[in-house]
Amino acid sequence: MLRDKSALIAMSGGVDSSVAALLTLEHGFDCVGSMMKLFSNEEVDCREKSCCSLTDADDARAVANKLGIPFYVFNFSDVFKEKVIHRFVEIYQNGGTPNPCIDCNRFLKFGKLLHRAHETGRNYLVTGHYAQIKKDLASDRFLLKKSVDLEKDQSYVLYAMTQDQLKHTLLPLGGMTKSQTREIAIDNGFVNAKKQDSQDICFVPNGNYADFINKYTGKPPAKGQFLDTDGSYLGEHKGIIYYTIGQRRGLGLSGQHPMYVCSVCAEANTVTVGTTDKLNAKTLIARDINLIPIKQLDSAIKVHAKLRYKQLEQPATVWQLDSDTLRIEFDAPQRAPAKGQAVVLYDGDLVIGGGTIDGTA
RNA sequence: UGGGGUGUCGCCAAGCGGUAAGGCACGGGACUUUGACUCCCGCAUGCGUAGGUUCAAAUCCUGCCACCCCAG
Repeated sequence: MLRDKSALIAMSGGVDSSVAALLTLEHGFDCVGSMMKLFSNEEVDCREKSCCSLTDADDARAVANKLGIPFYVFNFSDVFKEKVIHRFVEIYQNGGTPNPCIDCNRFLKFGKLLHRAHETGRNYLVTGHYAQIKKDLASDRFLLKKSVDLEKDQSYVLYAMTQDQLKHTLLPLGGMTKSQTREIAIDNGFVNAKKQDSQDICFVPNGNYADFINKYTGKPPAKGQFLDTDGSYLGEHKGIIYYTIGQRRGLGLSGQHPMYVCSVCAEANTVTVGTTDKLNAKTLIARDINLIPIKQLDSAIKVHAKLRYKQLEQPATVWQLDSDTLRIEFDAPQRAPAKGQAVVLYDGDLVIGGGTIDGTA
């Protein structure tokens, strides 16, 4: 049986989730702190900047102690390996560009961990994301909205949340700014009050994801051909996993103008490069979609869409093609949509939903 | 082997006697809970080589070397 005012706090060891824990406690919830163990130290060189490393666990535990709440570590490394790392590697090998943080949110935080909360009788999962969840009485659906602090808004990485997940999730920082969070952490003497924000992929040491993939697969990357947009040979590439659509640096190709990756073909093991004007696409197809305020789109709607985490939303029109496919046509061409990345749709500060980019049309 | 042309940073390329532009690539940083993009900073005491003329040469002169083209 789930108790109404009980929560499991997802703590990363960072400032945000620590303050989220404090605020939840102050709201009268019965709280338990937790951390997901996502990989072993032998597998990954944990480093300070990532979330969920060893020192982060110490920080999270220290904060939990300070708050006087229990703190548990759950070993989810098997699921993480299957749902995040394996997918990550596979998508790169297929010429796509994965977003492991979104997968981790979907399958681990709001999947495994939320389930664990329920298993232990707790009604809510609390995270330190900057976004807001609201119940819409008219439609009886839960809505996901941007955070008040638009600079820090993280709704992009939460677009895949289901109604059930939204119903059982609390985001105490959604109405706050990052600086307010920091202040609270400092005022409360949290050890991580001044810790820098996490960045890069947590399971990839030094930010070198390609090395990680090579080590994971145990195979050296297959070199192949760089082609220009006319199909002529320009040079040898290091292996398709090293490239993503729109990439400029690291190609080693010199020309009159900067060269960017225009497409990656896994079958032919080729990477096509061209000038920046070759990267624009107006229409794209998204699969594995999720819609939040509505069950399905019966007709085309106008939205504002983002192709990447830090991007101003762009006006677009969306059609639903089938139960799992959206067609998104932007008013103006967009630069470098990459297969595997997430496209997220907004109406003002409301998240309509999103999907995984499958290609351009 | 004759005749012509060219040799400036990894690539392209300014310079035309007054003390080495720029772009690309590369390196570093900022930004960032993915990958990218973007922005900022750095990047030839030396201009194929050896001499010479000049107060002063990548720039003029001479030899040599390399590469390219045309003839054989």
